[in-house]
Amino acid sequence: MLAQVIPLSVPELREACSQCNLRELCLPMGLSGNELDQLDQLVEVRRRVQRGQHLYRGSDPFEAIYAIKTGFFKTDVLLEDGRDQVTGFQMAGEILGMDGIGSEKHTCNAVALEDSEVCVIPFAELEHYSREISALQHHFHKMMSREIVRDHGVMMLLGVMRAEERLAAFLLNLSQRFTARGYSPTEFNLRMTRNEIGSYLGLKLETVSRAFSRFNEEGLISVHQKHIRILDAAGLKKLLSQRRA
Amino acid sequence: MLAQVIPLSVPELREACSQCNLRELCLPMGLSGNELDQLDQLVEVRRRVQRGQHLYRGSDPFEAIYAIKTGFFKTDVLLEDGRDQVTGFQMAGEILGMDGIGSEKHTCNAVALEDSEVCVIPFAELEHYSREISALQHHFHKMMSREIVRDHGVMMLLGVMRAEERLAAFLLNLSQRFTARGYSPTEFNLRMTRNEIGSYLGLKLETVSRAFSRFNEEGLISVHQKHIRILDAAGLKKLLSQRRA
DNA sequence: GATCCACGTTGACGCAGATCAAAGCCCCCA
DNA sequence: TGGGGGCTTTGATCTGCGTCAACGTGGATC
Repeated sequence: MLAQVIPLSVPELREACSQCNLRELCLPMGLSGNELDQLDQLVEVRRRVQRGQHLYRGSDPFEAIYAIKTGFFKTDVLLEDGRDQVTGFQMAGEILGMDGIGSEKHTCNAVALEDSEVCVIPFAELEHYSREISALQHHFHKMMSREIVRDHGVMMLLGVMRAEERLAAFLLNLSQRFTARGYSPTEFNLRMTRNEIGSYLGLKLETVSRAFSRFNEEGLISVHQKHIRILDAAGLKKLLSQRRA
Repeated sequence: MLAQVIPLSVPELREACSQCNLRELCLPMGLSGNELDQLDQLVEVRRRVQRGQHLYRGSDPFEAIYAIKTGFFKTDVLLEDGRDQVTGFQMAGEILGMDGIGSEKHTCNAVALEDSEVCVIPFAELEHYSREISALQHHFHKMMSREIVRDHGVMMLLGVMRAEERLAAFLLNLSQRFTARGYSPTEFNLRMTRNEIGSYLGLKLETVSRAFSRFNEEGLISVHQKHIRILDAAGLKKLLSQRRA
């Protein structure tokens, strides 16, 4: 909003969807030059979220979805009795907030795990533009659908896999997503604690820690605190598919 | 298609969205009379699926989503090693197939648990109509979003609850959905086996059976095979919220 | 460079739910 | 009317992960 007052504000210009280096991963995927210009109008506002801060909380009114420009988030859901569960970890180019559309309020918390910046996509406007730009409409539907499929994957994790399989699947998933963003497939820093990993995987932090140590001993990975190096991706994959029916 | 050849074919007329008794639960929700007429054009084809048959299989090309008119389904996902997990049970007025949008093929199996009938909603046409009917667009987005929220609920189930809590949550959820469809909140027949319930809840069938027996002994429900009567819904709810953090 | 504190690791032990096994029930069909 | 097969129940035993506890580690702060 305010940015429009300062025409050609350099940082704003650089941050437009049409110039963003995530445009092949994020909402703009597959849009033509002209359509991208329209998207730039839709996504005007950016918001910084410091490490530890909430982007939104469960029960906040739902008004926008968010595309992560830089940084790393977790989402979690709370039960009345205080127990909670991490439902996902999100990185650059991924969308946050789609859970809120159905009930017009958010149904989970989104917390930055490092200093982050998000693009605010007012939802009513997104619907408006996607009535005009069918490529945008279709791509948005795909992103929602993929979120559903991702959740099925997590259900699989939680429902049928044993502890070490869950952790192996988690590491391979992170590796694959870092790769898609141009980072090393084999070496990265975890942004989350053992406790948060455990919550996501339906395990206690001690179990996560033991599984890391075990992978380390077996030469599958090397772990030092939050720094992970994958030494034997094939070995990790084998853990996933060898189990009894 | 064929039905158009026989004008005013009585069964077809009765089956139109505008006449359907599920229209307040299903896709037509919130549409005006005129918009409903358009929806009737979109949803022309119905399909019967007999008990035990697949509506679609994982890796089938994705072309349409399906609204359940009558009957009961399960969806399940397969792992390479043969293990599988039931990801949901769907009843009349609910939508199947949204998992397929993202990859243009289905990512799970949908199997009828009783003789069923679905309305076929060709997806390209749904996108077309929702560019014109914003109420339809918005409602479709809500349904997808609710699917994501539902999945979060299942993740919670699988990630943090113990066996009896999971079963209690499952029964209360069924009860609530039957109620919304005008059936008894307290008395119903399960369409799925103990094994399928177990797969959904991340438990073995013996554990499900024992939990049923326990609830029966404690007077929370009465079970005879697939017939369930809920005697103490409050007691079941208490099971869910009393646990330690 | 001493202190603090959140986070992580490791060990010992216990238990919820899995596994294995056997028997019961119901419905279908000859 | 009886036999067979799929589903369910129940009991006995096992085990993977949780729980509890103690100690280790690294990074921030003064």
